[in-house]
Amino acid sequence: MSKCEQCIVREFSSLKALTKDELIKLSDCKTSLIIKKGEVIFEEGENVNGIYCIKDGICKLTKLSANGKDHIVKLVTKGELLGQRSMISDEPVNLSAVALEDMQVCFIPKSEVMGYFDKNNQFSMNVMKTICGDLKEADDHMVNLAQKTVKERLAETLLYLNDTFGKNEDNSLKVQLSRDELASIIGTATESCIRLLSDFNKLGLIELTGKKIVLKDITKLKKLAE
Amino acid sequence: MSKCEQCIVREFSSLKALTKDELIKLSDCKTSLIIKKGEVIFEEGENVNGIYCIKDGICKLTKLSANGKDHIVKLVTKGELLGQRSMISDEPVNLSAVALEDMQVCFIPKSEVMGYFDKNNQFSMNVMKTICGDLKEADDHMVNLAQKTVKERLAETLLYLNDTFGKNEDNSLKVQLSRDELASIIGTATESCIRLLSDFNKLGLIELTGKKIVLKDITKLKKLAE
DNA sequence: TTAAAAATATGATATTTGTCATATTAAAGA
DNA sequence: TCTTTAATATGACAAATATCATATTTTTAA
Repeated sequence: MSKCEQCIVREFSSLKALTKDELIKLSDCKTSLIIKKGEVIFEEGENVNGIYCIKDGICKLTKLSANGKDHIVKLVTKGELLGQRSMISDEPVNLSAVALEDMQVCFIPKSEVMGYFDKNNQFSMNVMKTICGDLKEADDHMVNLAQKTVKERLAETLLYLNDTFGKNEDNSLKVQLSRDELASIIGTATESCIRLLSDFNKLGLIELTGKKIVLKDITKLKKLAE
Repeated sequence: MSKCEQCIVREFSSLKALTKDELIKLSDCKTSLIIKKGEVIFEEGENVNGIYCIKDGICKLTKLSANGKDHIVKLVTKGELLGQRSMISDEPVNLSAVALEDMQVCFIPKSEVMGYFDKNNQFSMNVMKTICGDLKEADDHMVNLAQKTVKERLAETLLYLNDTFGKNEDNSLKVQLSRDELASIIGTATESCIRLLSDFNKLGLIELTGKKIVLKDITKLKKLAE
């Protein structure tokens, strides 16, 4: 079993505040998991008795809306923790987590994490700051959904994917989303999303090759996103 | 100057975890403020060096969107704290706070509050739980904005206002929002909001008398909100 | 009290977005 | 490989929503 003391990913999450002793103890009680693309880590409404630390891969956090469609609330990648909100609120998770690519994930039981809150103030502050960051992001996102057009939101989302997850050697966006998933990030119908991608393609803003998307004119995309 | 030990409102916020000694010290360093309807408590981008505890009244938290319109992210009322996220993240506030009616508010400087985080674990947990609650609410809100129609959002918002802030003796909603403000909660044009209110009125779902709104058929409104 | 300004209301119309139908392409399994 | 299924694409149309114009009412302030 891999050791948390040597895990580089730890440095990017709230767990960086843990002492050497805490890390050794953590190594013993954590569970390492391999999650395949498309597999569910947890489902909305489930009781998740701990948090997940993402060592590698990307997943989507979705929420089922009243009309039966999934909405993608957030994409999460290595170095981030899942299930913090649920653990702190002592409630079932309000979002589902599904792998967008093969993932390596460690599960840390609640009992272990809650101990850090009492004993390690820096850890508490780190978690708080993360959640505060999520809240600010959610506010921004909310305003965009309420005030921007679908076209603006698509442009913005493409830029976000580029900035946050980078690109492959062929310049295509690293995160591979289906048109359906992309539509459920920007909050529109799949057909509308496809149509706008076609428009962007014709305008030379992007290049579509199968599922791959290459951003060709970032300046114009930024203008479009307002 | 009023004393925090005797303030009933305290019991409804994270501050309920404070000890008697902490409360006495708090009374000395807090500032009591009277904010008139329409006045700004703080503005997006400002550095707010502490938190505000709402003793009485209601205010709106707004965010300016790229198109120049304000979006109302949240309504906040007595017993709640303002500025926690900003203080914890050590960043300027990301939202503006404007009074919707006359308010009584206490300002507590950052230096004082930050001390509680170190010394009073229950206080930390309370704050964390509050912010986690806000985050969950924001996620829900986001999905609604992305997936529901304007009509559904209006019905839902009217029910929310009724449930959260109650009604006057004449059965009209207690929070007095302009059509413009209502539109900027549900994320639509003012005219669309007015038009739908008229429709609801004609359908007998609500009753409009000037600015006053009375919910006449809550069952049907709930069905409309899905 | 009255004039001016702001808020509310409604019609006409344009634009955006969603839905349904259907074709085409790509992916998965037998 | 072939067949089946799912994903992508596009047209035609319908519905939702925004915008602009203008009337009416309410509020504000001189």
